[in-house]
Amino acid sequence: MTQARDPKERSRIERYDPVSIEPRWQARWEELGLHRTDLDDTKNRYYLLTMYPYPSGDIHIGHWYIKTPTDAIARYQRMHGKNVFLPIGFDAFGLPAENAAIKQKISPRDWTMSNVANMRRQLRQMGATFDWSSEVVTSDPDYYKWNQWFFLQFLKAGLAYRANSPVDFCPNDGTLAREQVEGADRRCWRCGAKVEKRDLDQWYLRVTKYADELLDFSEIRFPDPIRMMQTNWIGRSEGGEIVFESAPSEHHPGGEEIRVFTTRPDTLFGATFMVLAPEHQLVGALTAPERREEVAAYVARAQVATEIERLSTDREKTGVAIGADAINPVNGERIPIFIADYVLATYGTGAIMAVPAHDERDFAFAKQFGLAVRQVVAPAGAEGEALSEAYVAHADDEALVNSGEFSGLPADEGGRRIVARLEEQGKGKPAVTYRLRDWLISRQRYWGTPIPVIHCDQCGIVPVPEEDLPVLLPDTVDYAGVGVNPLTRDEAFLNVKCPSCGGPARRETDTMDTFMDSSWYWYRYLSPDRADFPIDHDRVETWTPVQLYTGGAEHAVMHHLYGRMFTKMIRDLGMVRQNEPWRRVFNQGQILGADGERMSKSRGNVQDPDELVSKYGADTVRLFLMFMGPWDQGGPWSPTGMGGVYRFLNRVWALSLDPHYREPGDPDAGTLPDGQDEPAARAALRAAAHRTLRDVTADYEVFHFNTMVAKLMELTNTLFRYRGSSVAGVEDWDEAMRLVLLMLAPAAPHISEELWSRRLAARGEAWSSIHKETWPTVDETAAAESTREVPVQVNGKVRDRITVPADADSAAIEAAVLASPRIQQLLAGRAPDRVIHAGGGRLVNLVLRDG
RNA sequence: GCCGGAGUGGCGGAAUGGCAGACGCAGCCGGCUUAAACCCGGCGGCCGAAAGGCGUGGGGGUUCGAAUCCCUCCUCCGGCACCA
Repeated sequence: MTQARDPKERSRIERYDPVSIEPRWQARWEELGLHRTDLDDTKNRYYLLTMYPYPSGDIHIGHWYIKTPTDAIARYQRMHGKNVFLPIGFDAFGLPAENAAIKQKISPRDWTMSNVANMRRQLRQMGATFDWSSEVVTSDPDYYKWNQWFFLQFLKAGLAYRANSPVDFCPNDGTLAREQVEGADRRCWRCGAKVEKRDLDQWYLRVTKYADELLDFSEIRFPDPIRMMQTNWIGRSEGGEIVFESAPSEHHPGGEEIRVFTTRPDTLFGATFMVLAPEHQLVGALTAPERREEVAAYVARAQVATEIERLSTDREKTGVAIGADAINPVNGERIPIFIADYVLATYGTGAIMAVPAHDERDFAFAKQFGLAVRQVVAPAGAEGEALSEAYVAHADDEALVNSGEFSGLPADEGGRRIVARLEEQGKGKPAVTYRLRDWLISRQRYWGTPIPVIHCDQCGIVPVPEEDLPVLLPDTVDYAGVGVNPLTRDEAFLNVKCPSCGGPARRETDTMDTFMDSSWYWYRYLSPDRADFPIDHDRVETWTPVQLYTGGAEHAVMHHLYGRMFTKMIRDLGMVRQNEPWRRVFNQGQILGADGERMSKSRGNVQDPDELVSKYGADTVRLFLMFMGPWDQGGPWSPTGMGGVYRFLNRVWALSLDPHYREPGDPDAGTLPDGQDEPAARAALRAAAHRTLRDVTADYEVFHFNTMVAKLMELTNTLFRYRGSSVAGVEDWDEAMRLVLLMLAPAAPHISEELWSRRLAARGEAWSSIHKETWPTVDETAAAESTREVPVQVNGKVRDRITVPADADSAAIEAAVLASPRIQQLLAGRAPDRVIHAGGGRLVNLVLRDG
């Protein structure tokens, strides 16, 4: 039998050398077309999408953290007979290319494409099963042509429009969509610069049309936090729109309608003044002559203030009276009108009825300006007391007070009745307001999709005819520096004949928000070469909605919302039938630098995966990323523990290639652990393997990769205890090893392929890839235990453990418990007052009253 | 301030009403080695000599039984920023 070996024999098995194994298998898989998906085979299709990277230059560990578990899912599903499509591409337009071009004096295209080339190489190192034949690069005219085409369809359908309005403007990046302005101090999401306001003519997509529909998540499975964030972002508020009229005065005839939106129509009797946004259209018409100067000064100041700083939300309220009154439609009362910058022009109607008794902001303003506070909602018994702060709470017993004929009604009902009354009189109606804005897509940048319109002095704005698409982005342009769009000075690009009148005209120089590109790329993946249409209708019908979309949570209210909007828009154009682009979105956590900060080159905390791969191999890096914690959690990068995963793979290697090995001098060589006999040892091996298979399968299903790896380690540790024993290498051992390799295959595809091929060779069987194997099924009989340990509690504290046959019923367990000497001692002759059998005999709790 | 998530050994984490700390890292002990590394085996929450007691951010509650459910407070992370 096996015996201690000479130390020299340690090297008798080949060392695990991932660096030589991995590229070999990667080449082989590619050669065999193992990852090429037949898109016309529509059986068992599984569209697995992972966010395409921005070609910043290098793949970093964060990309691996998203993509390698995604690949494990792809491989796992293939082993279940699924026809998995896992495409990849590059989000290749955007500002960094332009900045690099200015700095390094190379063209954004060259910079981008050389990065793409490097990242393709790095992505291949992962050993991921990307189908490169469907690759999409958004800066290719073949791709962005279709952005332009979609834009023209939206224009025709009235879903795209041009408007002059104050827009958020970054000195570096130009126009930003509302979502791209971050934080209280309003900084650019990309460069962090302070965002200003500018009045500009810009292109919008009418996505507010979908506000209500976007709140319906029934056809898409998002993580809860993302759903909440989108819901908040859309910001639906229900209430009423109420029409006040301006009161007649010596300088003004009155009768001008001023509409306000309120979520609290029940407080209408408490309106003691009105506030307009400084930008409100009626400010000019309503302001009394003697107030004009002060009002104009405030309006000017407010403009500057919004441009410069609105840091604090609890700063002092400012505003000025405009010397006019409004008439409260419910009681005919005259209330003074103010302008103040705490009322936003962009929300609701840009005007509010101010109810200081029931709104904190109005209360602060009233205090500041000595205005009346009239309470109109009060909990029972609390009427008439002076308020030291706004009463905004909701009590069950509250009712309207000081509200004319509505007094005494519960607040909710009172509010509804007030709106109903006003509606009869044509002075109000129920209304809904959203925080969501239309999507502003114009960018004053070069490296993006040119917006396909032409400005003609005679004909105005003329869409580029579809047959003239794409409007090509000129490759040779002259950069003046940051903040200047070189297209505005490119005469060859600018000058064009008007498609309508043939006269001289100029091209639009704005390009599209790159979120346009990323809002439909998964449709293009299905037919990247199709020249006559953006998407292949039949394939889109059969392959989408995407089954699972993996990527970062940082896109919760941008990409994830735009993608949904875009699908709804093209659905309304009849191009797709589904309501949502993806069935399920999974957001993995973010890997931070070792310092806990976001990884970035400027902070110098970026982890380069190439370095790790050359040291440990891709399999170890993949497995480590899955093992370090729950996938949706992320966390600061720390390579501590990488060695443990590498050790684990080495142990799998050793077990697989040399089951009989024993340490020199090991006195246990050839013997079985725990005094087991051989049949018991064989059964234990099979049981361990099949229980692990059961658990690992469940973990793969729900993406619990960290525990999946832990359980494989456990099984490996068990096998190691039998290594060199009399059951090493027997049939049951061999079956366990087979299962280990199959379970490992999705996560660590190279080593499992290598060991699989050696295993086949050793058995004299012809080679075939482990990745074409079928996922094994659990043998429940083998997995079943013959005996079971039952913890015994007394009053909830574990006092003993007893071993019973696996099929023991409660009565048998109870008898065994009461027979235990330890328990008898604790009971001291008493009978338990209650015996709890928990979880189908998993645990017994004896309850004794009064100690 | 509002919305959401989280808080468990020295560290990453496991357990989602039933044995707290699986698995791994770091550490300690032993084996192998001339030696070290590698490798192999073992120990490992805290207090205590032991019996035992205490222990999942703090406090309270529900339950035979709570890391897990409820209330409340604290801390950290993400999102929003006067949204009427």
